Amino acid sequence: MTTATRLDMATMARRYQALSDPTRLEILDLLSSGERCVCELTAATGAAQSRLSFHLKALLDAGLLRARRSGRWMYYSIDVEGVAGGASYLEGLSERTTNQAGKDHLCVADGSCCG
Amino acid sequence: MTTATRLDMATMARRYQALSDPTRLEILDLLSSGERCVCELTAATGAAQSRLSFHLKALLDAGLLRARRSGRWMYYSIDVEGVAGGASYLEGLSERTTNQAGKDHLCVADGSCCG
DNA sequence: ATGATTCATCAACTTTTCTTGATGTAAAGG
DNA sequence: CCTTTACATCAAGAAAAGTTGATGAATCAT
Repeated sequence: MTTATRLDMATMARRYQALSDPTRLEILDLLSSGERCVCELTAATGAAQSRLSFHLKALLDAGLLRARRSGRWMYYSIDVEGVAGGASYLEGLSERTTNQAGKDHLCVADGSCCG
Repeated sequence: MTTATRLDMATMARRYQALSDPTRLEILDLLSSGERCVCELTAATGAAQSRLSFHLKALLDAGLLRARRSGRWMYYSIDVEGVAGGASYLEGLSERTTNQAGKDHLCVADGSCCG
């Protein structure tokens, strides 16, 4: 029942930061049906190439994507472990919250909780 | 098997944006063991009050917290549905990715995929 | 070699987000 | 009333993130 450390939190915060953009979620959605090269993603999203590169790097650095080179093409695909890790952190949070419900610490009544 | 719409993505992006800060993840962790008033969170996190208020509002606006007033205290607690929603979006992404593995669309070989 | 294609990276700028300190407000106490 | 407590909000500055257009590097075709 150890709660997450601050290190975990910094790591996870960076991961959610990478997920905090509609274009990047669209990229992930496209890649959920398989590996794609950048030119395909450019066509599918309509985003400028340098913009797309920027977002791909954000996802890659956060551990949410994998990259592979073949000839002059770069193939990006989802790093399932990274995405699943983001899911399970939130699941854990949700479950711990649910499990403690009912045995709520009552901060209050007399306000003794506060300095 | 409908993939997420762009509207969903904007909504989810905002939710992950709210999760993209270590202080806010720390707040959620504290609240996972029960409702707390702001003064408790201030004490536990060591964050300045206005800073904490800022982060609480971010989490609240994203649908990740609930707020309740009692006298002069504000009690914040986790909105389990919001957190679970964030988890299941990523789970879905992870599962769709896993399920399509093996039947990969191959973009390539002749590069015909690209303009 | 030359040129074209695919993609990364950079510089400059815009926009968003975060922090800090001050002020405002509502509730409770004396 | 007047004060204190608990919190929200605001304004100003700092920092981070995103966009755009240009340039660079690697690969491939001719």
